[in-house]
Amino acid sequence: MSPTTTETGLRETVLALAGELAGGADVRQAITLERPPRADFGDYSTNAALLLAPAAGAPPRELAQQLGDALVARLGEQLERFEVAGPGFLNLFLADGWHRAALAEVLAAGESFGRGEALRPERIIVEFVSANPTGPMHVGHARNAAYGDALARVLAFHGHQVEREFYVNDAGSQVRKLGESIRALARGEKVPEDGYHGDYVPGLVAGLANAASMHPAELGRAAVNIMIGQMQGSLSAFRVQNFDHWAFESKLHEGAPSPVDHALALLEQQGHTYRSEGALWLRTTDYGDDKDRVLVRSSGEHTYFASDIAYHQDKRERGFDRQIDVWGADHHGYVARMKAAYEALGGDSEHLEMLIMQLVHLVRRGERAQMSKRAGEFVTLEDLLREIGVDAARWFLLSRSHDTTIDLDLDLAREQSSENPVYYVQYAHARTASMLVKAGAERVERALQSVGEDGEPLDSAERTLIKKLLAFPGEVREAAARRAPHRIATYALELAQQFTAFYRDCRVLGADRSQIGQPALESQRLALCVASRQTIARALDLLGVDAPGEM
RNA sequence: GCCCCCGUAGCUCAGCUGGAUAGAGCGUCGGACUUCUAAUCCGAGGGUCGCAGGUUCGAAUCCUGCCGGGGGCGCCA
Repeated sequence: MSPTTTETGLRETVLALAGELAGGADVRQAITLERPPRADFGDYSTNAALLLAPAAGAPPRELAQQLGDALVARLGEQLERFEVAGPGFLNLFLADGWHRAALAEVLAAGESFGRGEALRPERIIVEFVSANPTGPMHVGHARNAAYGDALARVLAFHGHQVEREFYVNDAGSQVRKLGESIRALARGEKVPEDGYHGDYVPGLVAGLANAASMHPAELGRAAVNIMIGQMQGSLSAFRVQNFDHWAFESKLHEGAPSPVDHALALLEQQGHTYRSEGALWLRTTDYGDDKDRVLVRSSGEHTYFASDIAYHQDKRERGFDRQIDVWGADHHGYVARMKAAYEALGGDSEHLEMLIMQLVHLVRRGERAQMSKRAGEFVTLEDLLREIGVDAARWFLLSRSHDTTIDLDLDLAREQSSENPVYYVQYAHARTASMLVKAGAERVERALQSVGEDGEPLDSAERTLIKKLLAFPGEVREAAARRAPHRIATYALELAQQFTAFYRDCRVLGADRSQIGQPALESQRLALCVASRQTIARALDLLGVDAPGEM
């Protein structure tokens, strides 16, 4: 039996006792154990009796009373009292002893607090950013990068085996076009109408000695290599952890048979393709797509779709349990056909997730900044970092759900940066760190030794802070399960607020007013500082935001 | 026309696999600096959760239909 002094443990205990009352009714998933909105509803409350009533054939309030009695028997003195409320809620009031034991559990877990509670660990590949290598990354890529990176961190921390991958579109006509644009500039000619006009292009010319005499395709490839190097630098500056793999589209066309040939052969063997109007089509409508899609054009060239099918098949053959693709909003129309193709290849599209990032609107002087590569006027990732810094940029982009559009006012973000919530959280961390330094290793060690022992009554701010700490593993679980790292940002802010309330109400250093031989009040509070510092730092780390020791 | 996302406080957004009196940040107004770090803190004000039905003991949350905003619907990538 798991300890009852963690949030998960307490929930398991409630579920077990509720199960006995209900005689096996299956309502486990729906039963909640939550921190109620009002203090007079107790430390935790559960709706178990409400849900069990129909199956048990008893009034909910009566069941709640029975469940409460059972919890008293199980928890003993740690449960101060309980109340049956409203239609049948059971409100639990936990004793100081329970809170102390819970804090001891947090500290015993140490750096692992919140880690690895995945019920079924999976081997997951997360593909993200995958910006076209024909130009610098803009703010949309920044959001994609921040999200993919944080999601990978959260999934890994939750216990999954995660690999990160960047897919490089280096095979299309766009690369040749880039080459043509560079050569034109190198020769002092005008860049073609449909070429690349961005102000980064002259910079590429300067880096390619023989640009004027090279073939456009060759020149394009060389330019792509330069762009990849620049992207790596930008991503590193943005604190995106290194990619495990860089997958090149061009490789999918190499070899005999090439991966593309291989994937198309599989589809043809299964009878999912047909020829029409000189092209090879995939019958994606068999798997829910709106219309069938072309794999090989009448000109004999493969479509981008064909490459992407080969790419996903390749990832499947590499043995991942799950593929997650983080895509821009403009790719959402692509989801149905990719899933259809995946099923046609024999895959289970439940194991292929496309997460669509909604747009980021940058607002400057009250107007939206347009971002078009062709027009050459966009805000790059580099610009964003220069303007508001890594921490603020990551925080802003990560603190909102991936499927909501973001309006980001750059002027505001820059001018108000000192009042940005990210600094508030960092400041709370710096405070804890500072106090622990001031206390010194010896006193902190003594605090950790005595944690869990009886001591002074807990202040309400201490109790609230402890419960906030206990919520962390559940937040990690939810953030992982729902692919929602922004929950960690919300949590980090709330935790920082609770810590600040504790800091305000509870003197830590020199708080010792107890008798000789009694566990010291200071120790009790220092232990809480250690747990707070560690948890704030961990939450920030999952977001890729720095947790400074001083500010 | 079809598909997807969104609509919650003045602004930006959480909360959404149903729970009790709907939250945060910013902004506004009023307070607190001989600090365990004021990059802070305290208080106040601010809401028909787009609209209308439905399901339920209970709906911001689930279902249906509308309205509004955004995105996508190539033998482009």
